[in-house]
Amino acid sequence: MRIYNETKTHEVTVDVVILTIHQNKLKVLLVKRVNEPFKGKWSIPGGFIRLSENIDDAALRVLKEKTTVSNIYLEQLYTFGDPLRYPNTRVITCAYFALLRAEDIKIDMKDAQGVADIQWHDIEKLPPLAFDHKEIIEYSLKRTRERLELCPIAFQLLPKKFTLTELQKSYELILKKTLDKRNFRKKMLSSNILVETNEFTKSVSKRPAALYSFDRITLDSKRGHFFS
Amino acid sequence: MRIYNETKTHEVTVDVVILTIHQNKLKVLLVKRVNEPFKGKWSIPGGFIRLSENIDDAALRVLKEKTTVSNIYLEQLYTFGDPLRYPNTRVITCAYFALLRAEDIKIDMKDAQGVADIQWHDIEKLPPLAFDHKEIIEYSLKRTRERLELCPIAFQLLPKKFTLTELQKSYELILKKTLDKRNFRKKMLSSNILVETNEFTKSVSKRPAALYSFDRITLDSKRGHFFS
DNA sequence: GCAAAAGTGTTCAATGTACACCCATGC
DNA sequence: GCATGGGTGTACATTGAACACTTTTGC
Repeated sequence: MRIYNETKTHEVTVDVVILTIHQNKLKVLLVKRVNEPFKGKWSIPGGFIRLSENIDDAALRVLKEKTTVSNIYLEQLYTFGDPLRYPNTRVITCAYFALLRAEDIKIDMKDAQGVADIQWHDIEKLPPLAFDHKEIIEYSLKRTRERLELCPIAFQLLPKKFTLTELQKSYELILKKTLDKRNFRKKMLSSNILVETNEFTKSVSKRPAALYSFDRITLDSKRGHFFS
Repeated sequence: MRIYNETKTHEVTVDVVILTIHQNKLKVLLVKRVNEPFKGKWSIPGGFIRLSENIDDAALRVLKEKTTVSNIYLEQLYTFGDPLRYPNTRVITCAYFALLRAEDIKIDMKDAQGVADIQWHDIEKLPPLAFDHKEIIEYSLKRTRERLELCPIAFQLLPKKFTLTELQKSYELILKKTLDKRNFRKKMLSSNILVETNEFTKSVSKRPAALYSFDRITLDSKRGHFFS
């Protein structure tokens, strides 16, 4: 690998929109800025791209600072570069988005005062955000919806074993519309990407639901179809 | 507008894949590099982003250096930033692609020796390219195909008035597959985006073909559907 | 009259959509 | 036995795909 002088300054960052489902809501991970500009405002996690680091790796590094994830859905979203997006400096940012399970966050989200500087925020109730991060989040939602129409990326948001109702709920949260239960199940079961685990939920006072998992082999073999 | 010192160096470029149909082939505009690195090799047109310029404007500027276009299909493609993509320096490039009519190129493409430093190249027969430009072109073709499945961007490649056969041919060149004539016409005519001009071609020894144009009003009103 | 491309409809398969009732469980 | 969410099938509409012959023109 070529060695750069890492002290040289440059003005390109990555920012990562990290989405999950938590408490039955679609949420985005936000951090409170500790430095100027926008000190104290919420923002999506980000950082400068190192000179010897490719952009995907920089995004992954930002993600790994906050989470325990390894094999995750992480996609380059768009590059934002309005000269006025960052005060006093020209900073171009290459935005990514990621889908993961809420449990995979490794940061302790409660500090002594009960107010953490890193928190899940309901997509529907975003606080004022630093820079153009509102626009970036909105675009990531649009892209996530487009992806979901083509491939079942929603499984990234769910535990390894899940019920069809949970899967449907995650689709509904992302697409922001209700889906027909029978049609949803028919489509999912006929796609051959679900495997029955022969396990069932043990809920109280209702019929147990069958637990499914995703068929990694079929998913991978269909990569050309689902993910290309 | 904020004023920057434009002499400050930075390392972010835009590169624009310019596609057209010319001599019944899908072609890309390439320029021969006059400076190191890759001096003498073909590359897609590009340039540094100025510090006070947003990225879309930089792409448009690159495009306008080579063409007479104004109202053109120009879309951000992807940002390429492998640390080794550019020799000796870290250069991140924000790639765009554009579709236009071959007539809209303003550069004289023949010099005294008959060998120009700017030329249309058949997509199927690309010369060796500088940097990662082969990858960038391939990705632009993939994206163009995806877009064409959703919206009729092919009209950007055609003259204002065109026959259905010409339109179909442009689809076939982009999608790299033959289409059924009747199905294609049915779909196009039922989409209400074509207007009959009541003019006809005057070909020799064959039946004249009806000329159509695109309905800008319908196109614009369907922007949410076709272009979002 | 013939070469060359323009123009035209129907059938079938697959996919998406709408819609309502019974089932299994814990209390 | 009842409240709660789990689970199931059919009918219809829309869309995409396959397929072959007649028409118009200039020469």
